[in-house]
Amino acid sequence: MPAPTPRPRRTQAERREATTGKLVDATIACLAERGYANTSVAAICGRAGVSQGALFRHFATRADVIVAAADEITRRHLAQFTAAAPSLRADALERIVVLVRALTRTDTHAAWREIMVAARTDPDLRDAAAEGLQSFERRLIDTAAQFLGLDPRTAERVAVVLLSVMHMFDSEAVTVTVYANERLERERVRWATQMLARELAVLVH
Amino acid sequence: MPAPTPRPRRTQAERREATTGKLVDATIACLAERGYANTSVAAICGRAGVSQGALFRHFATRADVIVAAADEITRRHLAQFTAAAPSLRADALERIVVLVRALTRTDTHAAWREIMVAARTDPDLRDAAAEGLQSFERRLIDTAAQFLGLDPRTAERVAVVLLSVMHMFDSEAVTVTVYANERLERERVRWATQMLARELAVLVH
DNA sequence: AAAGATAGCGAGCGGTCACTTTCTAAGTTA
DNA sequence: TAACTTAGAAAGTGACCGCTCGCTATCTTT
Repeated sequence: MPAPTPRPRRTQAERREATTGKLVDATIACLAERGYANTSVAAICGRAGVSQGALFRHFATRADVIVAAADEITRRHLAQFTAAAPSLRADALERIVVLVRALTRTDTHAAWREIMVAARTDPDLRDAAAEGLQSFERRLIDTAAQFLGLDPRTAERVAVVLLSVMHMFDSEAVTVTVYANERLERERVRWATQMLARELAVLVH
Repeated sequence: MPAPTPRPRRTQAERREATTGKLVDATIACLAERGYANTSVAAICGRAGVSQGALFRHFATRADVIVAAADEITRRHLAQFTAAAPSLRADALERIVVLVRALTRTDTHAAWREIMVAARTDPDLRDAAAEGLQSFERRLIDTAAQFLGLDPRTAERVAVVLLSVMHMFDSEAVTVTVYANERLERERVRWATQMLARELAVLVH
């Protein structure tokens, strides 16, 4: 008689990691497509294909799941930026600007924004979000220094500009989902590129 | 014998307007200090000092109250900007930048942001938010034209910059509540002022 | 293989959600 | 003043919320 189910035989650590991973992925997806208010424990578990009991074995509260998702998003953001870093060249600034904009329009970033906005009025989330934010800023400075060939001091000033541009696109991304204005968006890329070029010109010379 | 309660004797229209006004005010306050997810009907009514039955006499759904709040916020934003407009002068650009930043840090704007972010994943809110957004953009262009003494075409390009700066500060305002970085914020004002000056210089000549 | 620990399920908990219903108070019209 | 309409309070309604608990399944240790 054939074995009805070929048991995978995973270790407890593997099982744990698999389900927590599924839960975090589902949380990010829910935040992106349903928003913070509608990312209920039931929604997360439903999407992850896991019972609510399972969720509460690994996370003490719903907030803890969100925090875990925030950490994961930070990790992904950094990885994404690092992966794209080699294409950062001082003679292709528009590419950088468009890249930053594209980043702020991903589902992952939408989830991040949901958490950040919720963190404003939720002390528990605030601490977790602050940590991710700081590490992201630090890494961005490092990456800019490395790939644009700048000394640390100059890199920091360029990073301020990059972060500011990112802020601009972050906020733009929200309004774009509500009401798109292509001409305005195109103009904004042109403008940001120019600003970056001017800042670099001033700093490098 | 003295009258135990000096009846105000208001008309129905006055009564109606008074309570809807209280409800909208309370909604804005709740959004600002508790966030979208925690702005429940109970919270709104509690703050307004009105029963839930009263709320549902004037608004069909919770979403309708939020929409009314969004409309009111748009009105206030425009009024605030128009009031500040006389201080917009081409030789005091930093003042403009600081003004825009201050606007994005008000409670009213925080409430607006809560609605905008929620609108991303809520079709009902989206339409209402889009309307407010468009009228605000239009008015900003007009105001800029009027007070900076620009022709319509130039004014529109300056407005793009102003709106972009506003976007930057909008997003910054969120992160600031999570983790403040004064040096970075100061640098950002300096940078935005410079950008605005450059843009004006290019356009006016 | 026995005993213990960890993972996962699903029913069920009290509480809160948006919203409804019922009834009284206040203003309007005749 | 009587008949009618509108405003508001208060007590529901079922649905859903985050979370707990008792239990079985799977993995680990002995």
